[in-house]
Amino acid sequence: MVRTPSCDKNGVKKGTWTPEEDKKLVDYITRYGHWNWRLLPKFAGLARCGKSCRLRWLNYLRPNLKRGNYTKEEEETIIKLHRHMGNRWSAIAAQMPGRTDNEIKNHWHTNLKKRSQQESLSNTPKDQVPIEPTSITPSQSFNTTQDSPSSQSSSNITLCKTFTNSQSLALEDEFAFLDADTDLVCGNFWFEPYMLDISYFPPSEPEYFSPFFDAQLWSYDN
DNA sequence: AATAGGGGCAACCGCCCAACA
DNA sequence: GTGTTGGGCGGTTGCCCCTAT
Repeated sequence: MVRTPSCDKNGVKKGTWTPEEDKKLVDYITRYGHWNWRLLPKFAGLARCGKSCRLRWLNYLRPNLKRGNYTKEEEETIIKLHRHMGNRWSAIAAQMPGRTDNEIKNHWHTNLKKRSQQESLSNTPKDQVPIEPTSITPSQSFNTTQDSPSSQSSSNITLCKTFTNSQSLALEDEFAFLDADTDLVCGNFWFEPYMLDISYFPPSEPEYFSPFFDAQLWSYDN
């Protein structure tokens, strides 16, 4: 797929990444780490916004990513996790090493959504109204915008109540641990979707920090 | 052989939150 | 307490490919 390259009014390039851009980004992060996404493209010699660099790195360039077809097991896992979590793709991705939230989200919308709906319909008795898999999600237990899932302090309690009291939720399979271990649910599992990525943090050698100090000078100059 | 339409997926957009000054 | 900034996330868009007609 080749998306037509374009630039916005600030000269920031948009569209498909070229192999040259990928190489620049990989080379830079491998050497210096992603110490600041906003400034990184300037130092890496890329005419991209920081968000674009971050997305490209996280979804396609970072190591240990699985590419290609999903296994049957992976698809089953996605369906089950989605049944419990709803559209919390980052949390789902955190349970699937090597897969990214964007990739899982795409795969869901293109393949698994229909399948999941068909399965739920086929499993529904005739006199029962089918329930859309995403109709009950953890996020919907929050009352206001400040109670979004990532608003940890107040919403953890609500979320925990939702799950510890939700005996009606089907937790019959290997995901029963979600219900059994409330510390897990209230702690790292739900609200720390990504493990801390320190694999590309710059080593504590002075030379590797030079971009950081350069960045400070740069920001003072601008 | 031509082409219309849907599928697949990379990338962007906009919002939210936490950290910090 | 308030404003700013960077990072993270889910939703959506847009373009190419494939297939049916």
